[in-house]
Amino acid sequence: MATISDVAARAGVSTATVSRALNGKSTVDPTLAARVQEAAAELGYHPNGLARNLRRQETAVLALIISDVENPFFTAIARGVEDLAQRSRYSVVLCNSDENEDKERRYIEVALQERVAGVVLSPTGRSTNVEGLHRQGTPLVAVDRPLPAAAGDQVLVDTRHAAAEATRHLLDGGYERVGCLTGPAGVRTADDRLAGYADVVGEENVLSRRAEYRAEGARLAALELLDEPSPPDALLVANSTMAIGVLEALSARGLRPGRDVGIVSFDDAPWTTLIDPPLTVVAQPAYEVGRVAAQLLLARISDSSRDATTTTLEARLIVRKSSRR
Amino acid sequence: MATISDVAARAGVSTATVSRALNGKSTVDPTLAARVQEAAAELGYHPNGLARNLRRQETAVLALIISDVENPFFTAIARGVEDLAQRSRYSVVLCNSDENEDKERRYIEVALQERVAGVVLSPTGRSTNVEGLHRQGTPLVAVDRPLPAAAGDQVLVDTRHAAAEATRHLLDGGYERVGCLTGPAGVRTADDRLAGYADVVGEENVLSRRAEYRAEGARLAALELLDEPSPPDALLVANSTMAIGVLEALSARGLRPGRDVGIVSFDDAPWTTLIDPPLTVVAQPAYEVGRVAAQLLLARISDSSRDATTTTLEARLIVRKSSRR
DNA sequence: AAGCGGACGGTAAACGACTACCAAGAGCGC
DNA sequence: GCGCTCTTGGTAGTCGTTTACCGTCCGCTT
Repeated sequence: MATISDVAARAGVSTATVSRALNGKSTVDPTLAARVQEAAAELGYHPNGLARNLRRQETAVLALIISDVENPFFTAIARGVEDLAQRSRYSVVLCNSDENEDKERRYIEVALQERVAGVVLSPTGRSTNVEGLHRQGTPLVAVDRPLPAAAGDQVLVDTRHAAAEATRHLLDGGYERVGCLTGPAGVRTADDRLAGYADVVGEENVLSRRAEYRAEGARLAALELLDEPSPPDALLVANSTMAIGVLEALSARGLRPGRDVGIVSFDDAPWTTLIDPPLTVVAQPAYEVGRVAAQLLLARISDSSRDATTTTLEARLIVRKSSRR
Repeated sequence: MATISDVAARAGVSTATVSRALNGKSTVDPTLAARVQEAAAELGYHPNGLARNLRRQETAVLALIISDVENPFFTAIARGVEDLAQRSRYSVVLCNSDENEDKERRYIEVALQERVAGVVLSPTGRSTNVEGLHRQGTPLVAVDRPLPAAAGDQVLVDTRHAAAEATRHLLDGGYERVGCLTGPAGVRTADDRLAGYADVVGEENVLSRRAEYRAEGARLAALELLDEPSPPDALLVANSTMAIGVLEALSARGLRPGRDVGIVSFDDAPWTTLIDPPLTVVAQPAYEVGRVAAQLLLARISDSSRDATTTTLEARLIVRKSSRR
């Protein structure tokens, strides 16, 4: 593995000159610089990023820690972050915490140790500890879910409001007993969606179940609700992965979305228009969330004294047929 | 940002002792070790991974470079790689090359510079250059698509065979003019699926279109095929993202999957059972691909002299209703 | 011709951790 | 009391870069 000294030896110059030539710094005689370039190419020299970063005390890598790689919402965020970061020549590494606090902690630890330039994080919930990042002064932006103590910027979606709007839409459509299927307690988005729903139906009429943000848990929870003595005739579902489980449950009970049970789900997954009837959804601006988060992060990297901000983006109700009889 | 010397000063020992105490190496007096631990905790000390890796000449990070984060096939691979890597205490960073050779090259460069312990790569195609990795001796495993010159292990899916089987299935089901929608030329999986299809219908009967592995391109390509003078009455579609576009196209032309146009698609996405009729698919063992790739990579990291192997996994045809009249 | 300034490139000191080597002290047998 | 071994912990060198600092050389001005 060629080092800078190998290149220096081959080009007959000092390591300092090689470094300067390769980084286009300072003034190096053009012919010399060419000789260095050539020597580097011949040896297949790649500067050791570890050593470089150690010396420079900075890296051009951003870490993006998301809670589920298989959820389209988060992958859309990832694209947003990446598209923007690329423009400023930052690389993005994606870490999948899998809604698991241990993994999340481990990845934060890795980010810390590898001294990444900044972190975009969708906190898994309850006990996310960003103390370490804060201490090291690593810029941090939280997405989707707020951080307990505002340790940095946040980019959120006004999901409570959207949940309320969706619930009202179902009620307006003539459904009378609207239920809600949401994520685990302590996960802010799950709580908010439930709260928005409760805002509209009223505390005394709440009919809800919680499950992991996964299809299988949602299927079981939906079956429970449907088998109640007085089952709901409409459901608000907290994300598209859960919606899959819910639709399976409906099908198992021979119920048709829309006509028998009104359905509105969060997240406009690509398949929602393919099913019959097409799914009414609350579309979250995921890509935009990612873009804004990256923007804020880059801004904070170049000026760490900025005040922490919270950006709240609006979600949009897209009415299709699963919410009409 | 606390360094090892800060900890040493605080604990009243040398940096050597701190290092030993914190890494559980050698023999350090228990009381001393405790004092060191305490000092480290008080200062919120995190070892500088850059310096550590530089010295140790190794990192515990694997890079996984995939061609599309939004494709469930690749995210399933990611989970497979991650689950296995975690067990050996490796972290996985995901890089999204986005089917873009520039981005791919850039991420390989980053992997090289950051001296990751190994790379799992799904090559975007034609001109993927792994020369650098090879030169540095960075272990590499290719997944999904083979690498021109076998520069490392490979984990592939027998996709040509599966395409043939799917085509035969359509023919057996009474469809007479089967078409094929596949990915870009030069992308091995795209070519293989087309070849498997051609194996069965015969070169003279090939009716195919190519598009990016995306919904929109597939939609347009499908419309083209459907608007031909003698259109196909069945389609083999090369992945689930494209299937979305194809289904949209059918719907636009008022055609019903199965009855009017038989459909078999690659990849068993979670939504394929929700649509009406449920989609017949070729299920690829994506998670398994990831697991095996990680296994091979770890094996090669600990013993670089192993011979390069190629593992080919079988895909499985899951017959549902979109391939029956 | 002496003096001066600028351009260029080398020397060596960081960056922060790990570790080979060595020194000091304790415990022990003779 | 001497020398041996064994434990313990410090000193200093190393990983591969970048960069502050300095010396040299060249050409120009006066």
